[in-house]
Parts: sequence; structure tokens; C-alpha cells
Amino acid sequence: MKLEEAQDKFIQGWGQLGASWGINRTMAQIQAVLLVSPEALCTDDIMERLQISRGNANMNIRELIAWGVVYKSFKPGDRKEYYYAEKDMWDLAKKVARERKKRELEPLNRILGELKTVEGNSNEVKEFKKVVKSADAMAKRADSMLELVGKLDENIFFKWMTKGK
Amino acid sequence: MKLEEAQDKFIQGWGQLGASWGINRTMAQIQAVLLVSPEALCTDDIMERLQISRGNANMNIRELIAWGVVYKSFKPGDRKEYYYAEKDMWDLAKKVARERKKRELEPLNRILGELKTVEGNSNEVKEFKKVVKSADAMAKRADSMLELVGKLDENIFFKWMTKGK
DNA sequence: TCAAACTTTCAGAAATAATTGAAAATTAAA
DNA sequence: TTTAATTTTCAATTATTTCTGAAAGTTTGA
Repeated sequence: MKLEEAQDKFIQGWGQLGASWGINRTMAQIQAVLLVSPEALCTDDIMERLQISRGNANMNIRELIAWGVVYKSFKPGDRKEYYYAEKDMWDLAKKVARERKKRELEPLNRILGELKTVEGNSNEVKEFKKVVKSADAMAKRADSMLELVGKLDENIFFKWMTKGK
Repeated sequence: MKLEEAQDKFIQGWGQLGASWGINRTMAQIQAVLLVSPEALCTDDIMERLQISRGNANMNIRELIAWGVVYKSFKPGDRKEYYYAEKDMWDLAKKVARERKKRELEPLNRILGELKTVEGNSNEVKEFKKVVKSADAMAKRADSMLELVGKLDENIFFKWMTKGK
């Protein structure tokens, strides 16, 4: 397989994965372009490669920077900003885990906390409390799991995961 | 807080969580309705509660059944189908993990496998191979992690997760 | 201070995804 | 059978998300 073709497949596949996990497809594709590029790229390079507009490119690059998975760099004597991707995939996983925890799990935890104050004693109320309680337990568990991903050393985690039968 | 209000908040929050993880919001809301209901509900109950059409209700109920998180039941002397949710949250997590692994991680793994055959020896090719390799390692790691979630006992997993500092 | 180079913003357009509702298909009781 | 109850399908519509492009904003060097 030719490099260009392989890169395109990687960019498509990565975009698809992002999309099915609730991340803007273009955002994931920009990240993929930066991942496969040995040098930092400027906005025009990315626009060219993915055939997207300046506005679109700019917004998604900002978002990637906000997630902490893409960085800016500058070239001497050049006013343009250049961008490069975090290529350590473990670091990537940690950052995504942290971000999603903050954006999605924490809001749910807050809501579930409030719901414990529901009044009454009927069968439905009991059932409801039970569900809230176990959803709460599950959310907290997922939370600590993501927390752990962010703290553990890659190798320890990997060993633990693969030892299981 | 009144039961009805609390249920609504739960349904909204659960729908929101689903949406941000790439699951149809209505699908997640239907599951939430079934989670908080002590009895199995029919399509009309769900349509009524969420104010949605029959077609929409039907499609999303099918999808929930396909995910293995909602079941059918029948009442004697009644031709309607009734539906109830898997309420064991740990079981839920396992099923979601299994399903997403199958639907999203496996396709990526297949693509990454193909990409190893890329030809050439340039700097770009080397860089590309490196990225593919580490993406592949990451995907396989995520894969075994989801695999483990499906196999481990809830308590062991929980203990392990919470002991880490 | 000016102006060129570059980045950001955002209203409207385009693309994508979800939803409706009515017709077709299925099921089972009479 | 027939027919009434129920489920399923899907073309058309509606809602949501993403993208564009041009204008406004910012930065930097002369």
C-alpha cells in the first residue's frame, strides 16, 4: 500500500472512531493528520489536506488544543502558528479520560446527588431510589476508573489488564 | 423533590449522558423510563411518557433490545408486548462495553492491521508506521480493558479500582 | 502610526441525524 | 378464513450539527 493511501485510511478510520464516540469527525481527522505528519503543520496545510474551510479548521484546532492533545509551535521568521499532535498514545488516553470525566460524568453525578432527596414511600419511590443509588455507584466507579487511567503508569496498567484470564 | 420531577430529571440526565457518548438521546431516555418503572411498559406507555411517535419508540426499543439492555415480556390475555430494563448496572456496563468493542474498536483494529503493509523507507513512512503501531497498541489495550470489564467480578474490579492512590 | 499577515468569529448554508405518521406486514383470536 | 390488534417499515419532514466564507479582530514589523 502507498503511503498517501495508507494515511488517508488512517485519517478516515480515526475520524470514524471519534464520531462514534461523540467527537466531531473533522476534529478527529485533524488530529489524525497531525499524528501522521513528521513536522508541525499550519492552518493552510490542514485546510488543503482535508479540503475544509478556514473557519472550520480554526475552530477544531482550538478545540484540540483545549483538550490538550495538540500544541502550538512557531518557526523563526514566520508569523504563522504551526500545530503538532501529542503522539504518546498513552498520554492521549489519559487526557481524553480526564476531559470526558469532567464534561460528562461530573454533571451526571451532580444530578444523581440531588435526586436522593426525593420524597415519599410508595413502591415507585423505592424503586426509583434503588435505581438512582445504583446508577450513582456505577457513575462513581466509572469515575474512579477514568481517574486511575490518568494516574497509573502505562506498564503497570497494561500488565494488570493482560494478566486476567 | 416530588417523584415525577425527580424521574424527569433522571430521564433528562441519562439522555444527556447517552447523547454525549454517541448514543441516540431518545434511546437513552427510553431506557431511563424503563429503569425507573417498577413494571414492564408497553409502547404506548413510553410514547405517552416521552411524547414521541410510535415509529420512533419502536425503532429505539428494538435497538435497546439489540444491545441486550432491555427485554420483552408478555402479560396473560394481552397481545401487547411489554418491555423492562436490565436494572443491574454492572451488567449494563458489561453489555455496553461489549457492544462498543464490537462496533467501534474492532473495525479500527482491522484497519490498523492493514496499514502495517505500507511500502517505503522515507522519514514520513517511518513516522507513519510508528503512529500506526502505537495506535494499534492503544486500541488493543482499550480492547482488553473492555474485555476485562466483561469478565471480572464487580467487587474485585471495584476494590482494585479504589485501592489505587 | 500604518498596513500586511494572520487568526477568530459568526450568520447563514449545507449536510447529517432523528422523528413522524401512515401504510404494509404480522399475529392471533374468533 | 376473516378481522381486529399490534408491530414494523420507510419516504417525507423536521431538528440538530457542522461547515463555509467573508468580515472583524489581532499582532507584528517597518
